[in-house]
Amino acid sequence: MDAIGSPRRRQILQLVWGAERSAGEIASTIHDVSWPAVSQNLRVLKNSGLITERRQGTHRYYKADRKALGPLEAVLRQMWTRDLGRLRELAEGEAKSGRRAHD
Amino acid sequence: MDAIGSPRRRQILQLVWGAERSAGEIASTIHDVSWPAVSQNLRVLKNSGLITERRQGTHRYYKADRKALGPLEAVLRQMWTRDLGRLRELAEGEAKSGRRAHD
DNA sequence: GACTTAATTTAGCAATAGCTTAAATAACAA
DNA sequence: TTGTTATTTAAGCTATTGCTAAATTAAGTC
Repeated sequence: MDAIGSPRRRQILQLVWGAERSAGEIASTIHDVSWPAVSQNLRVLKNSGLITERRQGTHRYYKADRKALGPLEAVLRQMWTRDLGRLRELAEGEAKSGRRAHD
Repeated sequence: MDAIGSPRRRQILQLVWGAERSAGEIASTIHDVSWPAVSQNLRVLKNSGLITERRQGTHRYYKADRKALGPLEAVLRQMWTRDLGRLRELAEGEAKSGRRAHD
């Protein structure tokens, strides 16, 4: 449950939601955090059973285990679209009031 | 969202789920924590909009705002029944192996 | 006013979470 | 074997969390 409590982990879950992704892909998508930080969060997610790991060569591929997520799926989807909404509002406000946030 | 991340706050949510309860009722139901601790958790829940507060005289009554909880409701219900399950297992194990936990 | 009861706020503390950098492992290629 | 790439583990640091005890507010009673 604290697995989904962290914004970072929700972000990661979103990345491995639709498709399987390697640790490296995930880490290089995120930018504001180091590789090991991503790796650690992946471990938490894996240990709590919310994502699965598949090893192939030197790569490790992760993806969300939607079955295990159960009713959490609905919560996550809601949060993600809410985040999108916030981004949109932010962008609109910015356009209207001549730049402000986001620097 | 971290509102529901804390076991203590999930416990409180459960208490104010069906009926409105005063801060005092809640605090005296909980036992393993002080009054102020309960009060602080109530504040977190209130600030994140998951419970409502109604003042009447010196009392403050709280109850879960199920509308605001949205899809979280399903998650909470699942966790609560899972907790019950754990308690049951614990009790059975205890009965079988001649006392162990719970002291 | 002084007193009681209900509840919160404040200040401070210990435990934990999430991060960083540096070191280690693991699989493969030359 | 040595080297390279992909990723994790380890050690340590800071910010936050959840708590406690003590002080404070707020509403009502005598």
